[in-house]
Formats: sequence, structure tokens, C-alpha cells
Amino acid sequence: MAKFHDNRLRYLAEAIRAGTMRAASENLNVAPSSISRQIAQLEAELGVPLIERNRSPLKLTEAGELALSYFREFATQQEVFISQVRDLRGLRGGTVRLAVGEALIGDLLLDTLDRFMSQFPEIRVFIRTAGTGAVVGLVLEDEAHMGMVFQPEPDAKIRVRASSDQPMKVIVRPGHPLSKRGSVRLCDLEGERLALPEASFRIRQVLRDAESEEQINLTPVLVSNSLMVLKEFARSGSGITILPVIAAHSEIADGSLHAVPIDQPALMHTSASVVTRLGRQLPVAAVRLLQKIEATMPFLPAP
Amino acid sequence: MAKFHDNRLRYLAEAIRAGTMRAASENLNVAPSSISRQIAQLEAELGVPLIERNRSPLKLTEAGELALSYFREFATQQEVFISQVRDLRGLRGGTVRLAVGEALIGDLLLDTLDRFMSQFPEIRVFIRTAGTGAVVGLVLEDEAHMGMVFQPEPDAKIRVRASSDQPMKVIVRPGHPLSKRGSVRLCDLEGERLALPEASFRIRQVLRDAESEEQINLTPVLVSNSLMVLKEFARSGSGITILPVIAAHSEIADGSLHAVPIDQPALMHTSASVVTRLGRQLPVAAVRLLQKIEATMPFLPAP
DNA sequence: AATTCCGTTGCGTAATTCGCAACATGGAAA
DNA sequence: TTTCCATGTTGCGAATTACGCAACGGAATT
Repeated sequence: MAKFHDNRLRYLAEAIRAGTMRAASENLNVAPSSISRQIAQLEAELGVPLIERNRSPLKLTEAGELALSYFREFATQQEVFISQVRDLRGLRGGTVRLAVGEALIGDLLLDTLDRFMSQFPEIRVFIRTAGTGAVVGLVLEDEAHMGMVFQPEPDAKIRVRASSDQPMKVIVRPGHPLSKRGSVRLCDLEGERLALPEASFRIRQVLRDAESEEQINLTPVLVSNSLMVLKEFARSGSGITILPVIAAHSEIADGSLHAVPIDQPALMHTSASVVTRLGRQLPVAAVRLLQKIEATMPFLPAP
Repeated sequence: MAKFHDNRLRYLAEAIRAGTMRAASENLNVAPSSISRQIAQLEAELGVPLIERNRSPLKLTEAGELALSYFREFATQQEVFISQVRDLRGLRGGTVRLAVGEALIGDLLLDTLDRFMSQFPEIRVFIRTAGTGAVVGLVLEDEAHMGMVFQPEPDAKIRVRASSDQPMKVIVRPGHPLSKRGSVRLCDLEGERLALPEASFRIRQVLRDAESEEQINLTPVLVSNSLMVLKEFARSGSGITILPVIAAHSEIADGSLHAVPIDQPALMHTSASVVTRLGRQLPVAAVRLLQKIEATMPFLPAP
């Protein structure tokens, strides 16, 4: 009977992640020879090559892909198990790895995170911010337990645990002519000095869809990869920007910015979601954080 | 980081299954000392006792239950993985373990199984017959990949993959007075000489529910744990019996027995189901058999 | 009180895995 | 083309780990 000493697969996974066996050997603090041997031995046991030889960076064969996804499943299961045991011992520790889209990393999230961490002081939290696509990738590869993203594209391997409406609105300085209006249409903005995120941002993609539906073309005068810059641009009165409300939550709350609804279906029905990989069990610590987020933030449980 | 050399958990699982470490040591062909040591070491790594000492047969602690169910998950995942690799190598082999309720083990199943086995000659099939409850138990403990049962009780951990209506009917010899009628009511049978399965059979339990709804009491003159005996009793003309139609499928098809519908909701809406453990992935071989069963037998895909 | 079956522990042995070093190979730069 | 650098692979001795055998202590049964 095969004995998949977990090291075999772990070495394989790290070798792929790092690109070369030698890099993996440093990350894992083992000799390169061990990596090579264990992978070769695993191939012998399975009777199938797992990596394509004579290539750099390392590339998996079809069987290798199977092995890697099996290892990921195995690893998350083990993580859940040891987490449950720890919890049963009364040790309330644990680790949560969270990936957050740029638009959502604001006071709203940080406040609930603060409360969470003071309620469970032993739980360590890792937060990684990235673009929507990268966040989804981190979740799919089990490098993050949960992801919080704005308007993720539907994906069969992604499970939406919670989601809340986050319409995109025009963000203006109080006193700006537009701030008087109850709502604006997209074409009303054509004359305005507009600041927008870079084209890679999901916010921008959603906006582009709306533009083509309205058959107009918005050309920004300022483009940035920092939402802070966009908001500062609006606050200074130099012009306006368009963001999901959560991205400017605190500024809207303290009155330094004002949000005007846009009368455009594609922009009104956007939402922010908490997502996990489909089929993945979460460690106890992650479950607690998820519950906290569902309870504290204006998120509604998914159907 | 913990290294759960799979042996540790395998020894624990077998020790529990067998009841004592010594019995497990014989089943696994290892010294009893190894069993004891590996379990002790696992406990040390986890920091939690897994079995209650000074007890015979061995009993798991709460953490032990966690460990065992983790091991089961791990084992089925590994099985799926090696099965996928085998399949990818072009070796069409594999093993399917099937648990079948007594009422369903008839020509219908055996014929489709025959066709399946000649289409995939390299796949080995294990069939185990048992009562409805035992079949469900085998599925829940991963000792069978799939179970085929008559009217299983709803269970949160059980997933119904397919199911077909299998009403219970009166089984009589052709020419019997009842065989002329299009349907009978339960009270019509009170005077008849009746043969029924033992009280432990699910068939009998369903029937009992129907009796109390109609407020009558059927007393059999013959009780057996063999459905064959009941059918022979009816065929000889000594009396009648009540069975789901699938249990007498071949006899009804060749005309040696006749089935008369019973006008009683609880008996008309019974069904037979193919079930698996919720969340369990199936090896390729098992998937193939499942597809065959869905396609060939009068089963409809579950919603 | 004697017996039996159980789990546990000490100790020497066998099997795996590892690190170090030398070797083979392939692609990029000179 | 040749040189050179980084990578994967293999040989060998050391370290770690799992194992079998035998003896021991405890609990239940006869």
C-alpha cells in the first residue's frame, strides 16, 4: 500500500511554487537532493511522471496537477483538524489569512477586525490586499482562507458566503453642484473633471460596461492605482470620482465627501462579497471571523 | 510542523474497529507495541488523549472522534486520488464496494451489474447485502462507496444520488381472487393468509405505519428474514405477501406472480434510492457504476 | 488464588530519510 | 563555437524513525 509520507507531496508543491528544486530546498531548509529524491520516489510509487524534465521553471504534468490539487485538499483538511483539536483543548489560538480587495480595505473592515482581535486576542490575523482577480486566485490556491472582493466574476469553484449591495456612486466634495442632486445620469458626467482607478481595477471594468450600455465614453483626467488619491482629488474640489460607496465610507460618514447615486442599472446593482473556495472547510478561527463579519458589517447571508 | 505519517491514524482507526490493539496488530501484521507507540506519539503531538485508558473494548475520546473522522476523510481523498492517477495511466481498473438492501438484490440489479462488469472487465466489484440501517451505516463509515436501499430514513449526512418510485403492492399467485382487482385497500387483507418479513425489515416498518394510519392490524401467518421464502409462499398459492415491486421484479415479469396496487398513500409513495455519504468524492470506477445504474435502471436523477 | 488478556516499556535491529559532495545536463553569455 | 553558471541527479555515510521481541504491570475472569 502506498505511503504518501506527507513530505513527498509537500516538497513537490513547494518546488512548483518556487519554480526550482533548489529554491524549494532553501525555503524548506532541506538539501536539494532530498527534494529530488522524494519527488522521484513519489513518481515511482504512482508509476507516473509528475514534472516535465529539463525545464525551468518546473512544470507539472497532468498527473502532477492531480497530485497538487490532492495535496491542497489534504493540507486544508489537516489544518481544519489540528485547529479543531486546539479548540477542543481550550486554546483559543489559531491563524486566519484574509485577502481583501483594495476597494474594501477601509474603516468599516478595520473596525470590525479590531473588535474581533480584542475579543479573541490569541488569534493571529494575516491581511493581504490585492486586486479582485488576485484575491480570488489566493482563495482558490488556499493561500487565503477568505477573500473580500468587489463584484467578483462568477466562478464555479468560488462560494459566496456573504454579500452586500455596494452601488457605485459619484463621489464629490460637499458644495459641488452635483451634490445638490438626488441622482445623476452617466451622461451628465461627460463634462466633469473625472478621476478614475487604473484600467486593471474591477471598478473600472464595471464602469466600462456601464459606459458602453449608455453608449458614452468617459475620459478621466486623473488615473491612479490608489483610491486614496482619487478621494483626495475629489475632496480638494479639483473634480469628481466614481467609487463603490464602501471605498469612501468613512469620508462620507464624517461629511468630508458626498455620494450621489447614479441612475444606471449596471452601477446600482454591484455588490461586495466574502468568498471562500468551494468545498473548503474553514478552521475554527476563520469561522469565528466570518461570523463576526457577517454580524457586524452590513452584509446579508447569501441565499 | 506536525507530520501525520498516515500510519499513526491508520493504526488508531484499526484499533478502534477491532476493539483492541492486539487484534489490530494481527489484522495489520505489526507488533502490538508499534500500535501502542504510534497512538501514544500521535497523542503527544496533538497534546490530547485520543482513547480512554483502562477500557476494553477501546473507546475514543472526543478528540479521538475528531481524529477518526479526519482519517476517514483523508483515506477517501487518497483513494480518489490514486484512482484518478490509475485512470490517467489508461489502466481502467479499480474497485467498487456496493452495499445493497435485501429488497433490492434482484435480477434488475444483477443484470445491470453484469453489463457493467463486461463493459469494464478490469473493475472489481464487492457486493454486500444487509438491512437498510446497516447499509446506511456502511456508507456513513466509508466501508461502501454507494448503498442501494428501500425507503431510507432521511439523514443529514446522506446524499441521495438517484431514486425511483417503488410502491409496495400485494403479491399474489396468478388466479388468486385478489389478482382480478385493479387495486385493494389494506382492510381487504385482514382475512387473508399473510406472509411478511421480520419486524426488523424496513418493509415491515413502513407497513406498520400504514396499518396504524388505517387503524387496522395485520397479523401474518408466516414470518421470515428471506424474501425468497415469502415469494415462494405466494407462488404456491398458500397465501399472499406484501413487497415493494422491485423485490419481486423477475417473478412479476415472467408471470409467476402478480402485483396488485394498494390504495394507501404511505405504501404508494415509497421509493428505492442510491445513496452516498455527503461530501464524499467517488473513485472513477465507482462513478462509472453509478452512471450505469442511473442510465439502465428505472432510476431518475435526484433533484 | 490462578489464569488470561490487555496495554505499556526497554532494547537492539531494520528501514527511511537526510546532508554533503561530486557529477551530468542544458541554456545563456562571451 | 566555447565558456560558464545554475539546475537536477546520484553515491555514500550519518541520523532519524519505525519495528519486533521480550518482559512487565494491571484488570477482569475462572
